[in-house]
Amino acid sequence: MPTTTFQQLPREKRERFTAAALDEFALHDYRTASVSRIVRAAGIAKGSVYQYFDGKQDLYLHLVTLAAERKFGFIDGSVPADVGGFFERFRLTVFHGARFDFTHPRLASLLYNATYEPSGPETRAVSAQLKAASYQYVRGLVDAGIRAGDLRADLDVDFAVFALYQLSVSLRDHLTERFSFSFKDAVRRGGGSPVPDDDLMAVLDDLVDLLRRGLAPNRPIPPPPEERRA
Amino acid sequence: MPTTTFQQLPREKRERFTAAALDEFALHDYRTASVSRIVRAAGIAKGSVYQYFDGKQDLYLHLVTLAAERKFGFIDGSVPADVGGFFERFRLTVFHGARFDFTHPRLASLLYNATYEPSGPETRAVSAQLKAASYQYVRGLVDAGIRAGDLRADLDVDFAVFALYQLSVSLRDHLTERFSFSFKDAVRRGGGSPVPDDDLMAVLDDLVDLLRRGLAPNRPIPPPPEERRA
Amino acid sequence: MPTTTFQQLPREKRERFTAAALDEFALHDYRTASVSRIVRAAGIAKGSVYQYFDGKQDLYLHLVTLAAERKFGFIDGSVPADVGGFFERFRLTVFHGARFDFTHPRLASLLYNATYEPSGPETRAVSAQLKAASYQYVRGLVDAGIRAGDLRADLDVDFAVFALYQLSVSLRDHLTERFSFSFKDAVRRGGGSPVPDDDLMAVLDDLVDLLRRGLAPNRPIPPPPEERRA
Amino acid sequence: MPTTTFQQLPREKRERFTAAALDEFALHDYRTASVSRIVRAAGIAKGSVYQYFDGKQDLYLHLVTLAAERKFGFIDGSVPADVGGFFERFRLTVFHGARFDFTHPRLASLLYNATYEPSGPETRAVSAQLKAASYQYVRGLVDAGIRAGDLRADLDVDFAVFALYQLSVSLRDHLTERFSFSFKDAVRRGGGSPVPDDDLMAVLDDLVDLLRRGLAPNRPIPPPPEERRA
DNA sequence: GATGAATGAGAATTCATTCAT
DNA sequence: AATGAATGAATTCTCATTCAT
Repeated sequence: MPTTTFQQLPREKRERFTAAALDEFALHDYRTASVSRIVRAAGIAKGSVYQYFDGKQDLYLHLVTLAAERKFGFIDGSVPADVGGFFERFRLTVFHGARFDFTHPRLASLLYNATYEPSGPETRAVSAQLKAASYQYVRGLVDAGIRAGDLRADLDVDFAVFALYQLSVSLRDHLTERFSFSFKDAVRRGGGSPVPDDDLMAVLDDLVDLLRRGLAPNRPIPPPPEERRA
Repeated sequence: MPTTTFQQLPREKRERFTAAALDEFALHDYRTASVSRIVRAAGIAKGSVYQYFDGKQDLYLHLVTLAAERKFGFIDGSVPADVGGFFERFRLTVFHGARFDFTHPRLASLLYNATYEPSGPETRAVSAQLKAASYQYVRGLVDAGIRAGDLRADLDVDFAVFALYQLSVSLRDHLTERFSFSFKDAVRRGGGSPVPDDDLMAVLDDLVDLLRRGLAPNRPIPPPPEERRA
Repeated sequence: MPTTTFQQLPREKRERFTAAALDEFALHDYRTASVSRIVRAAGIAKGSVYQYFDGKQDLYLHLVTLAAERKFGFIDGSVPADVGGFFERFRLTVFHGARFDFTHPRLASLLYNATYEPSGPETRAVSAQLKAASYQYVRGLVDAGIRAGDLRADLDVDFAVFALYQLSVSLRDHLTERFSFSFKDAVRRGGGSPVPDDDLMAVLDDLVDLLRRGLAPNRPIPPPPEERRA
Repeated sequence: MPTTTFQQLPREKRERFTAAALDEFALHDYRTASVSRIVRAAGIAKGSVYQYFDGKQDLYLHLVTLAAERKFGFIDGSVPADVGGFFERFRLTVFHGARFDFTHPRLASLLYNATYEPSGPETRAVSAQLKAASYQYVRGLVDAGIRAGDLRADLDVDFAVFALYQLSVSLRDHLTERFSFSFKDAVRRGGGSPVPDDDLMAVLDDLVDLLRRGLAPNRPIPPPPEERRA
């Protein structure tokens, strides 16, 4: 956690530092990220980092938390509270999540790195926490979806949460490839040309279609589970 | 590629070295893996590594290739050639893949690390190749599935391949959590207690159910009972 | 180039390091010189070298540049500007160069090593630059000498420059042998007993005599070129 | 010195090895030359080198000796015994030496490397021996030249020998540059396009002219035309 | 509070030489 | 006599962290 020293820093300096640190962890994984590069880019003394944070690990935790809060906040602020259906809610959540990613490539890249960070002793906690938060978020959606009858009541909730989470997260890979969008390039250039909403929504249609067919209650169709194991 | 020196090594020594190297790359990502630790564990001279391989990178490539071949070979040998339906084929593929993982935690862990390795100049090629091979495999299944009418003809194939690949790969996370199985612990202990086939199959039922509903044609519907485990 | 860190080092430490590094490169060629030995001798941490310089190569460049500047500076400061004749100017240049060598065996040895350094990728540039600077210096003298009529107008300038340069540079070998002076011993002992000026000048008389007869305009004598090939 | 094992080797194998070793030391200085590369190129076992020679150092001594004998032998065989005048003899010596170099770039490059080899404990002896042989050769010429009255009787013989030796040896640099001839390229290609005799002789004219003016007695002066190329 | 030089354990890699087969 | 795998000390270089100023 940032020290009070950091919090009391002049806004400009604090932001300059944060920007440099975000850049670094957006472009490099934890091990490869260099404290030296950060201080060089931020124009501050190396020792200062250790007056602001407990060390590299602590700084990393702060940045990941920051990025997650921003992204979740953005999504929460963008998905209208009265959108009721599970699938529509999910679609909008992922849609605004993706829009956030494209318009905030630095934060998105950082979160992506954190998600897939090889779990050494230094990063395990952060990754786990990040994943836990996301899982909890999805689980909330699923629970509500079941209650509302949008999802089959007999779903294995853990499995459903897993599938929804993984597809949402890894969707970035699919989008990246499909639209030839490079997050790292976008970071280096300080922003990229986001994918048009329509194109993005088309992919989301595929995703939601898969999930709706897969997870919604039967009407009236598909294979009754009891037949399958008969 | 291993030198002939390595290939001609006495079986025992070669395996001792390979075991130590697999251990190292199963427990650490590329950057963190240490050649020094490997030679210490294998009880050989440091210089020998460079008589066997071109360097750390080459050793890594060899190990990943080895693991991938073993896993794909195991799957190919376990899934009967005459299993025709897409979903059943997919289920068995993932099932035997997971069984392989549980019984070969070292190789599984290595492959997992390689899949999510942060893409630096040294590992990019290996990761990309690994991913490409998997994608191609899945794409083959999907193409056949569409031709056979097991999958809807109007599917966005790229999207379907993406979803199938990601869910298969990340299924490991789900299994890990659900069955409290730690691959790294299993590696450290030299083997773990695999998940019972029935429990594993139960999860696969969830997965295949999702996919079948999501990707199969609407009518005449469902998998004839005899297809399953026939 | 040295970093500002190095430039801002306390004089004593900077000189201690420089001395150790000069010693090392005076006693060993580039390949054989060891950064580890330098830090051991200077009593600093290994990492510090890389805070001061970009690496071994950069350190080497710095030292050679330093030595060359010192030597050229010394010569420039010792040869009176109003010495007009080519041969006298040349004599004094070589004389003071040799005096510099004898009184600064460490720098002299370093420059000598650099001059004859086997041209690998790391040292090629430095050696070439050093040679180019010397050649240019000599060429300047020769051009002026021709304009002043001290040298024959029909000289092959390239050849003359070559001969003057090589004899000046290799004169060190001759002096070394004639006066049983070992530069390396002098370096190891931290200074040697220089050759008396008179003895040194006697050798220079021989050199200048050879060159004067060989390169000065005919008076009235020697063999007209057209006779020779007749 | 080569062991009897080496001497008794089948001609073809012995020559294959020698060729590979010459190549290596022609293209690299002592330190950089690699025993491994030699055995790879020669297609023999590494251990064999140590049955043929005492080690790298001994092998090096053998090769330098070999090259020197070939070059001196070539010169001796090419300069007619009855060429009497000092300068003509010197000219022819250097001329045939240079021709040897251009037509035997491998041996020439090796000798050149040996001449300028940084004097570490391993190479010092070889370099010194090579230099001593050349000096002795030149000294013989000079002594005879003085006796014959071709050189001034009051010459400082040591100095004269030095000057003649250094200019002869370093002439290679001048030729290299003037004719854009790269010995290493010639070695790599297995032979180069030698410089035409006339062009070579033109440079030698400059050299001999300098020396004749510089070292010959003043009267009656010049080389009787019949001496030249008689 | 800011500074930034110092630290030093650890990384990957090299290569002449040895010696059991 | 030939082999070629094994050796291991030595190399250059990295970088998060500390602490005296």
